[in-house]
Amino acid sequence: MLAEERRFQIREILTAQRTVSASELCDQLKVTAATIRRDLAALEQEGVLVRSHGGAVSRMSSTNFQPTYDALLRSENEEKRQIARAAEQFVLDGDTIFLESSTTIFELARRLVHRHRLMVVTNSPTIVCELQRSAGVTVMCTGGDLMKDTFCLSGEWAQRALSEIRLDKAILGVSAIDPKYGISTAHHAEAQITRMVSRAAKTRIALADHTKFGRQRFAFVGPVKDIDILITDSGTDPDYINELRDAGLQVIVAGSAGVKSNESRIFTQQS
Amino acid sequence: MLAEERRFQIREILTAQRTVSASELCDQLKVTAATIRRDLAALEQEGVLVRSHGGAVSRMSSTNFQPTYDALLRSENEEKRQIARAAEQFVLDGDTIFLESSTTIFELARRLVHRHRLMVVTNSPTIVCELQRSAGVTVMCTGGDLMKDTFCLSGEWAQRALSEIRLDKAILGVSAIDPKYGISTAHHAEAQITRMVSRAAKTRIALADHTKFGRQRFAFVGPVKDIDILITDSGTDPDYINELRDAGLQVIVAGSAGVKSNESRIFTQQS
DNA sequence: GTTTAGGATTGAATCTTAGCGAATATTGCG
DNA sequence: CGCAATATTCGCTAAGATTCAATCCTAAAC
Repeated sequence: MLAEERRFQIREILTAQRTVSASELCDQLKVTAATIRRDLAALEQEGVLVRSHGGAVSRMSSTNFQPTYDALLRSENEEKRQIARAAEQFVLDGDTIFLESSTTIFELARRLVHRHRLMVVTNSPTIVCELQRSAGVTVMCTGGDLMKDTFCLSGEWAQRALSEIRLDKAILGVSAIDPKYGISTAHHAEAQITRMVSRAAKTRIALADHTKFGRQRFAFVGPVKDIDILITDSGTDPDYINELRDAGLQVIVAGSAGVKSNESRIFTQQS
Repeated sequence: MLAEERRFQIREILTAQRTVSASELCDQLKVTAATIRRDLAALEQEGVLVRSHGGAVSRMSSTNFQPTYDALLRSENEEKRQIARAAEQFVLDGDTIFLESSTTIFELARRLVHRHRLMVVTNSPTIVCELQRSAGVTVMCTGGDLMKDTFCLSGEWAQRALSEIRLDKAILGVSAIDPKYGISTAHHAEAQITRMVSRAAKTRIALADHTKFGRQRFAFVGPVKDIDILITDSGTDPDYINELRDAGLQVIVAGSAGVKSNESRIFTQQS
């Protein structure tokens, strides 16, 4: 049997039963453990499976782990969690909000699961799945073309949907922010969506950890002044923060206890 | 059992009941307390849970959780898998297909992950997430309002999207089929979507396990003649099958080996 | 058409490591 | 103080990594 054929079979088996033991595969494919291990290593390289002592687990099935295993792993990040926590206080019951596709915002979405009377519009399938289990949150999805690298929906259908709604708050995930150049992102399609969301919202809240500052990326989205509130972590250079405050933005530094809870409480009362 | 598998089970239990005692886990997973503790330590490291004396508490939110999608997937697995396998053979490279939201079709979607040159349109966020990782499958999502009980998108946005596309094949998940009454489903909104998908497709393929036969539900979708190919499992009453064949449908019984592979091969060559 | 060198793939042999359980010391909690 | 859960250590087993020789396929040279 050809190696490719064998690996295909392993995939098949994994799709059907989610996990296999190495010995089981030896048995079934009539090759030695060494070969199986080589195959598993190759398939792990391709991202098809995750190896574990004695066998492997499929990565391609979400029945495998919780809905978003990868997202869980990525959310290890303490900064993201703090930013999400700070952002949560801006979301009030009864609001209609938009959640962009980003890992930090996904973290926020998880925190919103037990809210009541909340309307969430999003272009992130991952967020839709996460909020699927929430009884109190009404969810709408923009639809559109799935971008494989950023896991967001964009294009014709997404634009059409966004052109006909109004939002209380737009939560934006910023991937590059430079006080002078403005906000930018990797793709035109994404930039387009962000602009439309911003236009539809009364208040624009951007989430950006310290790694996003001073960067410029391919597609220009808009000047920093388009943002009303920016939430970041304490690792951000104070110069950036001051510059943004001078530009009129309300900047929240998540994690630096006093300021955060204080400012956000004021805001909560205003609304 | 693989270590990863065991840890997955712990996650499952935690999602279901929010807390577990270590001894409970020992009991259920048939391993010693030492192993359980190691697992809990690992999962705590990953941020999945918080340990406390005698057990652990989930970090995932607690209140108002709907049953997880996984739980649904677990029911009647084998039949669904066989149906999905039979259906897979009708999906050819280069096709543009629609996948409705249903657990059986989700099973099919999982099998399509490795395909190349396939265009999938769907109203199921779960399927979008599943195909997110697939390099060879282009995915589009209709968007719309998320229905919490059926995990599908429907409504204005979904309809608009569907009104302007053409499909090679529509894969439909049927929740009630009666040879005389026709196809029906639980909600008007879903029925509407199914009708629009049918209209847009050149070929309509319906997936229905034996439990769906002879049932009638709230919203009428259309007569059985609207379907071109019906795939079911071997548990279905032959009377139903004959009646449908008389009505002009091509009926595939998944699992009954000969018929299945034979018929589908013929079909594959035709296309 | 045959031959032979090169590369790839597999299997066998060896050594290394990871995971589990058992025993013992330690820590919390009542 | 006593009980039960936890941490720690150690040894055993089985799985994994590594290396090397054998085989097979390919392709170029004769």
